[in-house]
Amino acid sequence: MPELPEVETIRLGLQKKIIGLEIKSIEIFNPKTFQGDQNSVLNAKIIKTWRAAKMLGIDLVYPSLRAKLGNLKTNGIALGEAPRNDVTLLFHLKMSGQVIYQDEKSTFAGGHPTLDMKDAMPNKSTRVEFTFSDGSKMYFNDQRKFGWVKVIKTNELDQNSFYKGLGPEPLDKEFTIEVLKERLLKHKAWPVKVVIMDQATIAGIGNIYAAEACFDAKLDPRVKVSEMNDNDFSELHKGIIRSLNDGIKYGGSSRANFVNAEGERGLFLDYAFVYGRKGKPCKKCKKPIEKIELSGRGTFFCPSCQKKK
DNA sequence: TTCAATGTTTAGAC
DNA sequence: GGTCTAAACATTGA
Repeated sequence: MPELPEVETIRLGLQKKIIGLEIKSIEIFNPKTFQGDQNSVLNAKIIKTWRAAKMLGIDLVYPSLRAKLGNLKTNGIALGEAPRNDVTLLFHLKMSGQVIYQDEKSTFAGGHPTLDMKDAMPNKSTRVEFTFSDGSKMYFNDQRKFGWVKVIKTNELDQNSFYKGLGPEPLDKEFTIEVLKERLLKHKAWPVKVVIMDQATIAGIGNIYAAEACFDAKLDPRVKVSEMNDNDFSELHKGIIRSLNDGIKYGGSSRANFVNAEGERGLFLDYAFVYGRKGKPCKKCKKPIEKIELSGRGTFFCPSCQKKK
């Protein structure tokens, strides 16, 4: 499902719509999808959205608490000492999750691509429905029920087991060639495609972008880290950033839909060089793209452009 | 009918 | 501990 670019596409779309709204009610259609106390986010106001790896976060605060903090400040008590009770909604879309926002004017949908994304909600895949203070709604859909929504205390995010183990964000400035090399060398015996998909090594890369990054770096996905030279690390670094940025630029591979803004569909898969193109001619050399299994995942590559060692 | 699907976790084997 | 494989989660559609 959604990898980094798809989740970022969702975040960018939601960001414009939901900042400042309060959550008025939550309906849970599948109990396993929603973890934590739903009551602790009711009437809370959305102040921020963020993304870490493939995880989406929505930070909320209680307006009444904010007001109290203001009073405390005027009484001369340092803001930093005031008790905080902010909450965060954490989303992980796993393989088939979608987030859909609807108000009276438009629908915005991102995540796993399905034809019914822009139809009336809730539908049979809807697991959680949020209703906001202005009457607009947000749906968490998930066909395979692998995904989840969690309520946590914002300051306890560090204790989230998935968040805790994440490697560096590949689109951060700090993600240099040296950082990439150092992270990868922790697993010298792993195939390059497998190691860059490991969330503890680098955050946010999944099966599509791993394949695209290997193509960009002209590396056979089976090449082991120990076989890579400095030029390979450099090319791979470029390839990772290029493919992720292209994904965001084209609205993600999951066909984000702004229904009332014609033509704004996620198109990344149209631009993909190898993913999902078994037997089709390589866009660079015209030789057919091959598909193999690597570490249990379907793996596409061009046997001519991508070099073995 | 069988298989594979944009993810993560866990268990077991060597 | 490192590495690899398989299975589990659950559903749908080719």
